[in-house]
Parts: sequence; structure tokens; C-alpha cells
Amino acid sequence: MLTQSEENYLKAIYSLSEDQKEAISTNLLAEKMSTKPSSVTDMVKKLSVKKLISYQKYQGCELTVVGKKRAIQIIRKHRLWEVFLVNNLNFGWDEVHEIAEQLEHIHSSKLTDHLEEYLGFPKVDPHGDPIPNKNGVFEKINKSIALSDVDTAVKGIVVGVEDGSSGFFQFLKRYEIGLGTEIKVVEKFNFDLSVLVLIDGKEISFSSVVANKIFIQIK
Amino acid sequence: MLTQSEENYLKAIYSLSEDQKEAISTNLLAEKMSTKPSSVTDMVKKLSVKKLISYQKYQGCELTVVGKKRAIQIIRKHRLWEVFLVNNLNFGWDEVHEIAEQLEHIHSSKLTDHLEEYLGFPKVDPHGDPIPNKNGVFEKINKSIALSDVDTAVKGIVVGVEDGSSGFFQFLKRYEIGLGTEIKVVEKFNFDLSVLVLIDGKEISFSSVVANKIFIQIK
DNA sequence: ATTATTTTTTAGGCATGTCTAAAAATAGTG
DNA sequence: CACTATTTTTAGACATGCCTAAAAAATAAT
Repeated sequence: MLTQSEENYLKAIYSLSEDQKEAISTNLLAEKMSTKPSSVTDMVKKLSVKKLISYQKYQGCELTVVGKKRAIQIIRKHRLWEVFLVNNLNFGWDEVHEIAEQLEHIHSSKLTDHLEEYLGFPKVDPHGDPIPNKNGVFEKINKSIALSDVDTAVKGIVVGVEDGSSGFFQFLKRYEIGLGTEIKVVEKFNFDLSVLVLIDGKEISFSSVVANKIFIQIK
Repeated sequence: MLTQSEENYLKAIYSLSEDQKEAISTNLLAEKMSTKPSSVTDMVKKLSVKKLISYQKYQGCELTVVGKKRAIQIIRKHRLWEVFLVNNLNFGWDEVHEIAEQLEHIHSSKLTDHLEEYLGFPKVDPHGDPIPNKNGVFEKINKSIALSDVDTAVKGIVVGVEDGSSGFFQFLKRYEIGLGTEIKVVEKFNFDLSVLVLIDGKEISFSSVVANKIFIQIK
């Protein structure tokens, strides 16, 4: 049985591994976990002993097959709970992350499976992220792209945002941006990497921070 | 913010306080928590500093008003989740205790309140125990009585069982005893405190252990 | 190729929550 | 009342998960 901390590390390593195929460095993981590199070293040693990651001193770490499966199961739980909170308990999609962070650590695969069935086997969570099935299989073909990477004059609809601070969700609410919102990139400014977009007829300038966090699907 | 361990201690002290009005002794609490008296001493000191219990060396402990409120909120969460698991996720009433033990520690009063509303403000959990409302108020007038305390020739229906081992639930299942089952006490034996009962036309003998755990409502 | 810089690890400490063994306080008994 | 038995507390230890500071390894730069 894994501790919550161990589970959170697995999740973080999984998440970082989606962006790069090389091993995850200690510093990067420390940043992701909001902790110190020395703490990370301690933990990766422990996870390595448990065969959940492969780790060589000074060489970073990678999930093993077993570790990856575990990580996906945690993500599965997280996303299913988010669906429940939004669809059934009337939470806003911007309030569910923290609660799901807690719920994802409940140990009972029967609970997860019953919940999934109760929710009608949803394929995506309220942020547009795909939900793995019981066997850890899920559609990775989410061809969404960050606003910062979209070419000028291209438009698409919001299919996801990066999990972030509640401040970010406030921001989205303020501009009435949600799943399905149509956004067109009008102009991109290289000097500060900001992006000028068109939403519902209004021009808005997004800083690079924001542009990196909003994902749209083109066409 | 309380740790899970602190919350479990509060719950245990609350539970023991229902059976006796004197202070809860260290040994009794240790037994309830399946831990050692020395560990209990450490914890009660901590809870005492936090003003959740009153504690004098060698004199046992008692919940303060604040501590009692906290305990009731945890019980509220536990029971609401049990209702959810049984009514919505199709769990048997004998499988939900352990999972609810985990879910009761999720920190979000908004979640609890939304869940309560979603469930339609249930008044009792699947074991027949009353569910405190948002303000910690609940009907204590559960006039149920343990089978061991029922007089001969009296009959009633099962309204609750004491949370116990899964072995006990297996036992109940085996004899097809659940909420609503009618039980009549035929004879009581003082030499071993066993009870002979009539269920669905069949005579069954219950040991005192079992008779202490099954609660029926008379009339 | 030899420094300088950055990354990573080690060493030692701290808080939580548990344990065992021993000491202290309380309760029970002749 | 004194002696024994029980209960409770203290003292010291251990695992987890984190920290800081310093050492070691790897990487970059001159």
C-alpha cells in the first residue's frame, strides 16, 4: 500500500514524463512537488526499492511499467471524482481540483469502478482530460494545443486548461472562458510572448503565462 | 487542520463517551484505538494543547465543546458517505465501513454539505445510526436496544448493528439478518448470556457477543 | 584540460505517531 | 495503613517525510 506522498510523487513523475521522454531530473521533480531536491532524492530511493521507478544516482528517474500503472490509476480516480463533483454535486469545474487531490488517495478499486459505472463511464473530466479505464487504457489522442503554440489567424475551441492555482480559474471565470469557448488567435508578440486573441467578438491580450495554460482544439 | 490520527482519536473518545459519562481512561482509549497506552498519552497531550479535550494526568480525558463538535462533524461525514456508497454505488451495508473510514477525513465542508443535499438530507445511515446535520444536531432518540437487553417474548425489528469486524457482517449475511429483519427473543440463558431468538420462523441461538451487537426497535 | 557552475547526494536534524521498557501514580486488599 | 497490583506516564527508539548545510558528481566555460 502506498502512502499519499508516494502516490503524489508517482503522479508528478508521470505528468513530467508526458512532456519529455528522458529521465526526470531531481531538480525538476522537486520543483513540481514544491519541495527540496534532497527530499526528492530520499523519495526516489524509496520508490526505486519498491520497483515503481528506475533510478540511478545522478541520472534522474523513470516510471517502471508497474509504477506507470499505479500513476494512471491515481489519475483515473482523480478525474472520476472531478466528474462526480461537477456533474452530481454541482461544483464548478474551477473548485474541484483540491478536493479531488484528496479523494484520489482513497484506497478501494471497487469504489473506483462503482463510481465509474455510476457516472456512466465518462471519457473526459471537467477540464477536458481523458479518463483511463479500469485497465489504464485511455485516449491520448487529445490533439489539443496550447494557445501559445497556435499560429496566427487560427481558431479553435477550448478543450482543457492546465491544472493550476485557483487564481487562474478566477481569471478564466472573469473572462467567461470555459470548455467549448471559441478562441481565435489574432496576433502573437515575440517580445513578451503575449498573444492577442478574439473571444466572442472581443479582443483580449493574454500573457505568455496564460497562453501556456489554455488548450484549444483546432477545427 | 487536524491530522487523520487526531480525528480518529476524537471520534473514539466521542464514541466511548456515549457509553459512560466519566472521563475516558488512557487504557480504554488505547484499546479502542488498537494502540498502546503510551501512544495515547502522547496524543491526548497534543489534543489537550489544542483545546479539543480536557486532560489531567492520570485522570483520563473528555471532549471539550469544540472537540465534541469536531467529532460530530467527522461522524456526519462518515455516515453521509455510507449512505452514498449503499444507495448510489450499490455497495452492501456490510462493505462500506472501511471505505467511509477513509472518506470521512476528506477536508471540505462544502463537499459534505453538497453531498448531504445530493442524498436528500438522509436522517440515518445504512446501519440505522442517525446523521448529524450541518450544525451537529441529530436525533439521539434512537430507541433501539441491544438484543442482549431485550426481555423474553419481546419482538422488534433490526435497526442497527454495532460497527465491527467484517467477520461479523459475514455472520449477519449468513443468517440473512439486515435492517428491518424481525427478531423475537424466545429465551435467555444466564449461564452463558446467550439468547434464543426466532427469525423468520426459525429458532437461532446467539452468543452474548452477537446479542450485544444487534440492535432492534420494539414495536 | 582545467576551472567554474550547476546539479545531486549525503549527513544530520526535526515533527509526527508509533513502540518497548522502566518509573511513577493510583487503586485495591489484607 | 502498608503492601500489592494496576494504570498511566516518562524516557528513549524507530520509520516517514521533510528540512538545511556541506560534500560530491556532472556539466559548462574558459
